[in-house]
Amino acid sequence: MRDVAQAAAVSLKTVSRVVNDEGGVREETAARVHQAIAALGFRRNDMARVLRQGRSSRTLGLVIEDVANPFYSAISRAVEEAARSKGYLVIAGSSDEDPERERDLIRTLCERRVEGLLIVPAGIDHRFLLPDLHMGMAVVFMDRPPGNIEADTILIDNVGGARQATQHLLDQGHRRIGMVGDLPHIFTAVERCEGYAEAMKAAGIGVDELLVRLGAHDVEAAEQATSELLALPDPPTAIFAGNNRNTIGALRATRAAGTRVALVGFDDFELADLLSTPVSVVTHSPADMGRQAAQLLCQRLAGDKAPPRRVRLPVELVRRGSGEVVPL
Amino acid sequence: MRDVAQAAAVSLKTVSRVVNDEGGVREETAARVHQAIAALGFRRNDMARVLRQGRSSRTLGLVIEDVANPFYSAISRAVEEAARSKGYLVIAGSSDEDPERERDLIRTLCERRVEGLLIVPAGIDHRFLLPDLHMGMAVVFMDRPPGNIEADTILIDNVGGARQATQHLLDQGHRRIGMVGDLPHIFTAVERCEGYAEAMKAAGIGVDELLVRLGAHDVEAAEQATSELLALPDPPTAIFAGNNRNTIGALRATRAAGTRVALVGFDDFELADLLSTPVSVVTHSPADMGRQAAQLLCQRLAGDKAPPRRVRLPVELVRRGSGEVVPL
DNA sequence: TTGAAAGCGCTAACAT
DNA sequence: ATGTTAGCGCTTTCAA
Repeated sequence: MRDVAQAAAVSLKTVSRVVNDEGGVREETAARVHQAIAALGFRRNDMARVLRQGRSSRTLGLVIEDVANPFYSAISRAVEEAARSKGYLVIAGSSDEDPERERDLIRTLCERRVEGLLIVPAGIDHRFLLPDLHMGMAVVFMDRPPGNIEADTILIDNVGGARQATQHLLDQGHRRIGMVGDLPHIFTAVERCEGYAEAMKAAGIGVDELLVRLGAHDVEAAEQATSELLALPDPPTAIFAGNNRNTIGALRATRAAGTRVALVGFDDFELADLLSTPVSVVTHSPADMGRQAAQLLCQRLAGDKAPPRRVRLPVELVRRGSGEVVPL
Repeated sequence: MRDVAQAAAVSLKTVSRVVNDEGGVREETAARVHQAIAALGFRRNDMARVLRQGRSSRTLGLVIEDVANPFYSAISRAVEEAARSKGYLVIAGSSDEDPERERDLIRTLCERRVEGLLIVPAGIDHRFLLPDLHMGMAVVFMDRPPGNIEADTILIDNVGGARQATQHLLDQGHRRIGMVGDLPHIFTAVERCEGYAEAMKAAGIGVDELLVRLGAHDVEAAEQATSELLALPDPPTAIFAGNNRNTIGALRATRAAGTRVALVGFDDFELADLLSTPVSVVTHSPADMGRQAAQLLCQRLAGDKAPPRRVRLPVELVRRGSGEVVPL
């Protein structure tokens, strides 16, 4: 910028005025400045700008588990969109379900002075965020609540969805219903397991621990877990799968086993309706979650000081066929 | 930081030393400083740090079309991973195939002083990047080459893959082979169309323009285009779909029409092997593309001044069933 | 309409 | 082992 000023034979401040369209500059002068800018290939340094202005970086930080999972990429997209409409950029990072990596990422993002954070938490204790919160950092949690702190959180109705899915299978006459779920320290896995258990108990059946397989975090693990369920002496006639990875693993296992098993999954996924037996699922909108979280964050950044909100987004059971298979 | 210095009764520089683990500080003093840091909830300001050090921001910019598309989310993930291993963060944005938005994004990223850019270009003229390139900005293009400038580019073998797919359909005895492709100004759509045309001509059949439908950018458009092909008086007996969106659209249309049509798609996709007729595809690795692009970018940032490289990644035809359907 | 000077939060270079 | 000074590139404030 100094170089531009020199080249245009004006002061620093005049260049600044031109660059930022502040007005109060003669057209003739402005033209000279623009020429110098073009000649030197000048680009305003936003870092310096932000530093001086004291306002933060017009950047949001996004911490998710893994962008390559369609659930999170849908959230990402919605967050980016909402952020862009308010003039924010998004720095995103994947925690891979590792609390240490999550903390690292968050620290780095705070040091970069993002104005706000959108987090799908992996860890169970977020007190390390307290100082940042007090310093005015805005944080909204998505999909899972934070640990040991109060903060805005957007969740979905996990218990209700799981209960509905299980009840639906019960309604078809199934009594032995297995469940394949994610790692047992993950909030959604626990809640969905609760919903499943509630429905089973309400039906007077109760939970047979042999039929519940938590700990399947990827498709392969879910396939393995499902295969084991199907290989039991008295195998389940129906399976409730706790998320999109679990459902696809269960699908692969039932296909491989060649057995006739009913299946309802949590989370919708592309092509669910095109499979040879279309898959019944509990749907919800990850895009809505991302959008609402981003909007809430922006409200906070705009000065909303109301107490932390906890939102539960609705889910819906979609019958496509796989959940309507009746027991033999 | 000044506050911390005051609270710990030391100088600014001593705090800086402690914060950055520079050593040369008595343990006792360091302890006092750490205490003050904790008490005040101090976080080093990376903006100021970067500004002072002159080195850029340890941040890379990523411009893709849409994170919600699995092809791009796979790239994103690989880029993030590679970047992280080298100590970089990634700011990502979706251009939505809009050149103006692409340019906006790139300008903003440059103003933020990202050290390098990874771009899946939407526009056809990238001369606007020349000043930044001269100022030392490193840029690697992915999936499509830049327009009117020389820069590192990682591509895949579009022509070869399309030729192989088409040849495979010809080998099954098909003569009327339709093609559904993306917008005709997109590089990969053009190259894949070329590969298709080459194979058709080499077989002595040539291209029947009625059977070629470009312009399908999303699943709905591809479904519509395929439906129209199937409704022709003399419909194709086989279809080559130009990308993952096109393939899924084609799949939906053939399913809806209930006709028996062979199908080979470009890009692999999850569940392709689980459909009632498993889908034959031309596979390649978007993750490899992202990884290699990020690695090349890091090499450039480390000072590699060799002339711009153009890499072509291999593709492979995977036979799963849908491509092996023979004409009636 | 234009410019000069001070300072955002930090670190490099040089004291002490 | 610790402190002082200057300055990164910009904007704010005040003056001309």
